[in-house]
Amino acid sequence: MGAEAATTNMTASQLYAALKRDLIDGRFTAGQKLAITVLRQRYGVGLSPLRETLNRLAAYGLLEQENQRGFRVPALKRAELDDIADLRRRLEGLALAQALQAGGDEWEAGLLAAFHRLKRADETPGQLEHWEQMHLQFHRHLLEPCGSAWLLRFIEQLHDQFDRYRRMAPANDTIRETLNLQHGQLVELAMARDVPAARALLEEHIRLSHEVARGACREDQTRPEEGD
Amino acid sequence: MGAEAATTNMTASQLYAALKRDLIDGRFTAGQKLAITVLRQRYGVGLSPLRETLNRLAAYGLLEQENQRGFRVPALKRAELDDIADLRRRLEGLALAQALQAGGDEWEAGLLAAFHRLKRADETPGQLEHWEQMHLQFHRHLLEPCGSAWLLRFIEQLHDQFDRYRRMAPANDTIRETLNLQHGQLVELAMARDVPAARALLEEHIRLSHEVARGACREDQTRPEEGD
DNA sequence: CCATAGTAAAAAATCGATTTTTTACATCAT
DNA sequence: ATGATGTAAAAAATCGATTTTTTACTATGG
Repeated sequence: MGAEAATTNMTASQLYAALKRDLIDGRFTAGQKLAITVLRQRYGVGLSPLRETLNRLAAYGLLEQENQRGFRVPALKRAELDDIADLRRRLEGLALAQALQAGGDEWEAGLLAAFHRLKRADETPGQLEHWEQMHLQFHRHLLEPCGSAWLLRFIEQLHDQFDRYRRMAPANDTIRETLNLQHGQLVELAMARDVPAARALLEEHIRLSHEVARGACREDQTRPEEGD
Repeated sequence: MGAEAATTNMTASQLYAALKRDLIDGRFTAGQKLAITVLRQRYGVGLSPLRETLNRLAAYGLLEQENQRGFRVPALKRAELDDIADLRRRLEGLALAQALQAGGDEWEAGLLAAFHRLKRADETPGQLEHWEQMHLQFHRHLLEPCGSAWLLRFIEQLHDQFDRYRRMAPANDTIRETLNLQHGQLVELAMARDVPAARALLEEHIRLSHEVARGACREDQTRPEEGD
């Protein structure tokens, strides 16, 4: 499977970041059981830091921890994606309204910069990983000054969950183009401090992404089976 | 400090529950650094399950994990309590509106039962731990059928955070009485499916609790100091 | 006298081995 | 032939010891 199997030793926080990204990127089969021994070799770490990382990721919601039966990659469930997307839409709507009221000059400057980097990444194909990073940073920056650390925390968590589906889904170039345009429009509405319009657009943006992400869900959704 | 230091061996999930409750109950000093060796003896467990539990609790937000410097009980910050309470109010408002639309007969029956148990606990002083449990179950049951597992998850998390402050705060019998009355009124409005009124009452309920919980915050809030 | 570098003690993190639990398989009884 | 029971292999969880990192103290130089 993976080509990222480095025997290089990693620190605990690096391991957490690496495993988290591999999960969101869909480098493990959904529903798959994770064999500790395999992971140990794959990431070149010992048991303790690995198990601690798995525990953290389970608490975060990117892994499922079964009683005394180890860890498992969560299955992709259409109903759960709908839940995640709906909630994400509502929470980001709240956060955006507050961000537009609270964001200052410094924030505007940063937003323009983040958008610029994202647009550059749009135009440069083949750099998927870089685009993903710029995209995440753009959305993060947009809501940053909303004033609620906990709201931002939950939004980030939902975003990670959502991305796991989105990145599993087949590409849709038509929608993708619209989504890219919306980023620019979001910047304009944000600078104009047009709360209702910006909020409506962001919610529409998430709805469209939701449509794309749905492609990750198999139609037959009645399988409590193993994934290996 | 603790009188719950049992040398009895515990399973990992029991340890998680015990440590979580001790944190929410305020049995550790806020801001305190947790010495692994001490915890090992206090709960009668080995290193691995203990460290895994600490990692989970840190991911959940009930502990802070510093780079290579172990774990620390988060300080009680007034600004954070305000954030938690405000967000809790908004999220529970959302959830209640949906729950009133979706809840069926079975839910109504369970709500009445949960309220009954809570009222019994109100009238029986000295059983603080039991009351806390009934109180949590009542609020949990109220929002249960809202239809969003992730929303419920976040609400639970905020509730735990909030309770850590509330249980540190000095008792306020006047407000406490009002809060108890509101539980009954909530049941009535919920059964009547009066969404706006129920929602307004629940939000007021949280606002009042917030006032009480504020008593946990020291007035001088400019101390990044050690706590031991 | 204060600051800085070095050193020793303490704490945290990691490792490899042991113990416990689960799962798969085969045997026996119905 | 099917289901239940016991056994062996595999996997997960836990333990105690080792290694690494941090912190507190001391001595030395400015």
